Amino acid sequence: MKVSREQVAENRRKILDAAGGLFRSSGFEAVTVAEVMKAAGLTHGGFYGYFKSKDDLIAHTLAHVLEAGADTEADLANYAASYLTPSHRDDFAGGCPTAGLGAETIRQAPEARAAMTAGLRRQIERFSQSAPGTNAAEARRAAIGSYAAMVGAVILARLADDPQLSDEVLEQTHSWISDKMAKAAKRKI
Amino acid sequence: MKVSREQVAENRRKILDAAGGLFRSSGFEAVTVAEVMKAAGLTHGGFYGYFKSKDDLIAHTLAHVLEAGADTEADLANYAASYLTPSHRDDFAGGCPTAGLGAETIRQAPEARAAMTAGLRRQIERFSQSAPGTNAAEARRAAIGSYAAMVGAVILARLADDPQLSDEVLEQTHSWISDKMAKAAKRKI
DNA sequence: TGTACATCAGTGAACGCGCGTTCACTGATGTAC
DNA sequence: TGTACATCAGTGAACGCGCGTTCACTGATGTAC
Repeated sequence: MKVSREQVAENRRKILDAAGGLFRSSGFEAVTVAEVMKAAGLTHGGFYGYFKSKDDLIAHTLAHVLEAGADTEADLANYAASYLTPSHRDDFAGGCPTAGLGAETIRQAPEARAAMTAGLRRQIERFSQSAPGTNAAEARRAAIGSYAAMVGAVILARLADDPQLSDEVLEQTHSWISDKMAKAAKRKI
Repeated sequence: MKVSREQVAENRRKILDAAGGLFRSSGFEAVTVAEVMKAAGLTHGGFYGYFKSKDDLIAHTLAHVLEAGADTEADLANYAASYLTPSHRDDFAGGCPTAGLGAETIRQAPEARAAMTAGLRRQIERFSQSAPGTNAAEARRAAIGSYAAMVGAVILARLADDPQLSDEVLEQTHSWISDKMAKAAKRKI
């Protein structure tokens, strides 16, 4: 049955939200179109009224999820502190899409990679504002290095099947980054 | 037709080598059992004489590839210098299995994660030997932080569809790590 | 404002393809004598 | 050392399942008058 324009807009958002959580939890390939639609409260047949294909959904979902993360905590030190925690490590569905899906997106369609690249650029620019350093180039370097370490640490921590090693990776990466930032900040003063 | 014992051992090695390259190039799911066997010079039917299942192959391949990497360059600074290069970034088939497959392995069978965890532990211990720091705990922290940054940087660099941004991620992460290591080494003296 | 009808979002059955896995068969290996 | 036979690695056709995608149909929406 036909549905109102507002319902259509809401359904589209529901599909993207559902896909955002499911993809981060299980990866692009393991999630089926039918699962996404079911999680959005619809049946799978209607999917193609919203997206051209599953690949198209993937690209739109990444853009949707990355955009939602654009207006959260922007201070690098605070961001790192909450990023490198067991609770973020364990929050697949709601966690950082770059850590959760970045590696898999490398093999996705150009549109998906483009969405991720835009998100990466935004993060680097955001963090450059609050990163320590005596000049803009140094701050940008700290933003890039810290972000790479954060993303890598969460992936390694999720990979490790030993909880102790996993926690250690998060903690040590955090103090390693913090130590470096503190030194750079001191130098700045 | 039956084949000699030596041929069997060689075929097993060929299958693991082929799988190691293909999985790193395309990911576990995109590579088929038939493709792996063809790359090893065999037909797909014989696969189950070597491995219980595709999952079993994945776990053995990771162990195989990680073991092969265990006796390469062990000095942290040298390792980082060659790790954070465009040529390593572009070498999917022969590159670091942790950067290439780590994120995907999180969702694989426990045996696959166990192989990766063992590899991670080995890397941390290896790097701790040559990492700077006034004591063992500091060196281990530097080993963990640097490795996380390296893995994260290669993933981000592969993800970025803009070559300039991609190169920048590698270069800046390298100088950021190097700078930190140089300072820690100076402090040590 | 009310009514008639065209539009089109959503449904669920069905299609077709690809992939992991199985299996009957082949013929070289390697063992027993 | 040579021969006969049991073993078993490898082959390729076939199976079955799951998933992306299509399609004929339904019935609520929203427009034209």
